[in-house]
Amino acid sequence: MATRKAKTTGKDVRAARAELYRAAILEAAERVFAEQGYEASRMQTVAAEAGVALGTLYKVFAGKQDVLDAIHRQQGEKLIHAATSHADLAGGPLEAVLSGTDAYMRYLAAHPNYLKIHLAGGHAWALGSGYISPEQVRQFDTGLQIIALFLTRAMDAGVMVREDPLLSARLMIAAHQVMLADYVDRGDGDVEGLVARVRAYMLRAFAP
Amino acid sequence: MATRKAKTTGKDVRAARAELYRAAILEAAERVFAEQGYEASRMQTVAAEAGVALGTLYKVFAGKQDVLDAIHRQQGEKLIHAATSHADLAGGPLEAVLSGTDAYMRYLAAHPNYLKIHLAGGHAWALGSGYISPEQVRQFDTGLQIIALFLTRAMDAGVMVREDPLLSARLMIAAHQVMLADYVDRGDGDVEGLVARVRAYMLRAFAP
Amino acid sequence: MATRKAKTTGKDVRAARAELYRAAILEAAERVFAEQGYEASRMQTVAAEAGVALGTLYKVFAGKQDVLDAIHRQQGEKLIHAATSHADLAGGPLEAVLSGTDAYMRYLAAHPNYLKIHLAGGHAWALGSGYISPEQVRQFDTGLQIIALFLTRAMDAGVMVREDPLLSARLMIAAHQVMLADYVDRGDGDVEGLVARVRAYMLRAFAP
Amino acid sequence: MATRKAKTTGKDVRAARAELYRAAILEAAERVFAEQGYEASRMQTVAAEAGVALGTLYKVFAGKQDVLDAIHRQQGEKLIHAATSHADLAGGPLEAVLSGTDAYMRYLAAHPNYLKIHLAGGHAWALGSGYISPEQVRQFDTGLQIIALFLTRAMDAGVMVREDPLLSARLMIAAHQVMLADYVDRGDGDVEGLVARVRAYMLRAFAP
DNA sequence: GATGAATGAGCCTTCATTCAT
DNA sequence: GATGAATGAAGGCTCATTCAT
Repeated sequence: MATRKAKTTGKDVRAARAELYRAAILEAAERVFAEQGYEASRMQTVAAEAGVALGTLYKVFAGKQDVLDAIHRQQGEKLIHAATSHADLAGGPLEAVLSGTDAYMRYLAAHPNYLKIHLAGGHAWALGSGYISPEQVRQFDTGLQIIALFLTRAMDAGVMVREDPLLSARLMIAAHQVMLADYVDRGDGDVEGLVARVRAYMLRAFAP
Repeated sequence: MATRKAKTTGKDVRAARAELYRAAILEAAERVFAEQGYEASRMQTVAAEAGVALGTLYKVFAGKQDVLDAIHRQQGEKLIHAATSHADLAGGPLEAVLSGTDAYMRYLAAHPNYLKIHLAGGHAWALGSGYISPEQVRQFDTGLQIIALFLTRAMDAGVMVREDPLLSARLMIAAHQVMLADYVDRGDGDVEGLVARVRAYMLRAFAP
Repeated sequence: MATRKAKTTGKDVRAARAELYRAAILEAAERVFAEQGYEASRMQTVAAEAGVALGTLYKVFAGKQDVLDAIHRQQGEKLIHAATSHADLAGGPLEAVLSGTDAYMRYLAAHPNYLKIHLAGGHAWALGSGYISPEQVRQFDTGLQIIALFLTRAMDAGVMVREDPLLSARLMIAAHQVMLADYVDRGDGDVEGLVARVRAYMLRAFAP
Repeated sequence: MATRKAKTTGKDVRAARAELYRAAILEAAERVFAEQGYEASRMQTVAAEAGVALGTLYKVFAGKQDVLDAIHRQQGEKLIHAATSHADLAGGPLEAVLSGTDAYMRYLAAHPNYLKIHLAGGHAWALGSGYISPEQVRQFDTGLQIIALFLTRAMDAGVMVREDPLLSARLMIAAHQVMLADYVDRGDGDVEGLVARVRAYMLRAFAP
């Protein structure tokens, strides 16, 4: 046991601590960006909130933009993973979309800070071109393509209204965001109610 | 008499000139903010594009934020006016909503610069609290209330799905924005196609 | 008369003032860089010494490096002009070199601050490669080439020791700098003594 | 006894190790400063190149400036030693100067990194006051005084042009540096050619 | 004693705002 | 009343130095 413990070498410790900082900084940045907006946020504030010095922050991230990109990269991946891994494929293409959406909503509801950033940068998917970072564009695009793929299957199966899949994906996400914002506003934490409302809306709007 | 008349004339001229400046600056600011984003835009650029000196700009507006607020105030009012004045009340509460929306879409399609700003600041209506100016919040809120009023009538008449009118209003606007962004992306200027798609979607989503 | 005076339009005034600032900043920068060294100097200090705000400095110059480059460009040109325009060609190729050098020495003796910078960056001509700006390299190189040209003529005329003209030019400049530094150290302002010493040395070292 | 012996050994080992570090750091610093320039060099780089940790570097040296000072101190002493120990006093005062210079040139030619630093800080001897460290000034001054001593002897013996010995010393060093830089530029490693050129120049310039 | 991760003071640069002309 | 040159506060980032492990 002692031997196994000793195997945690200096390199491992270093890497582990670096990862710890990374996580702390991302968490703090998410909070600060969500509260004050990206532009208005100061790196000094992010560092202070993360409980590290400015130099430490810059040892882990290349710059301010890099921090935002990292948030989008990390959370975007988690979001996509949450949605795709929970999509109930056995229940048919429509249920796959709906259950995937359930997971997607639950993930964002559980991450209110990222939700704010997600919404703040939300015009990315709404308006093709914008003044956001390439990383954000890439992240939203990936998510859109995946949703469009699921929608295409459902449309091909005749269980959803045939439309441009990308447009439908955008319409869906827009609705989700409104629902999520409404959920935040209510402040009752009723995730199940949220999921139910979203399901009802989606069935009406996309699968009549 | 001559003196009084001259005074009045002077005042009129002054007021007229101020209004001229105001219009030129707002038009320029709308363009610049749309192209570069609010934060990235410089007051110098706005003044230059408006063809006025920086000092003149600051004589008409209190600051950068005030210019953005003025855009939202002015266009927001126009937008609301366009929608409400074109709402076909005679056709019943549902048609009132639909025709009002038609006008709303047509107005934004005709003002691409404001459309971009509208979309950029679009999270305002999606997320109650944010790091946008109070004026923007107020403006979006006013629009929302009016839409909600029309929706309430339609719901009461049984021609629309009964839901929280404010939530429905937000869902509608979100869908509109996606449709508008898609319209911009297509670049074919097919406003009638846009209006048709929006109508079809609204009927599905809100009046099944 | 009034008309002629009126011809000094706003543009002229603007340009004149900009030139005034430019000169004041360059003079101040020369002083500060000479006293503290380029790296140790702060832009804030340069601006303060020039009696202008930081923003004004940056309206005239693109950055810190640009200020140094401008000094080298401006003074380098003046230096070359002083030397070449005073070179007595009628007196033969040797006298051309000597009289050109006289003017060169007198110019630098009259500009002690630039002299310091000139000496500080003096390794540029001594050592081909360095960590100085391309502009400095270009400036020193131009000066070297011109001197080498004069030396070649004198060597071809048999009045100077035949050697690699560029090496001889470097040896000459090095001697000049030492003499100039010595002149500065003496602090007696005896330029004629300086010129005489330089002439004597040059005749010994290059035209025995 | 054993204890005392152990203590002494411990001290010796400690001192030896410290000297080992010192040498490694100076060697690395010399290389890094030569390649990137003093200001642009980072202590991290110096430590890494020396193969020691940053903390070790700071245990041996007080700071960045101290490292540069140590280089000048160490190499300056070696340089002076090389020149004085090789000065052929038996051959007369002129030959003493010339042979001392030979050794001086050969030492620098053999230490290209220090040569670069030597040239970079070369304005120290050219200009009495500067923004270099007191240690550098002191080192160059010591060298100058020694050369001046040799020159005085030669002048007194009537084999060199009578002039201010310090000025002549500076002129000599300046010529040496140019010749050394030229030698570096040629890159042919022909030290004997360098020595010959320097001798010829010195005889012309100082002992006609 | 050695390490190198952590620190934070300080610098260059931008741009909203003011005010003398 | 209009102008736009001038201002200077504020922010992102670097790197010499320290100190807990």
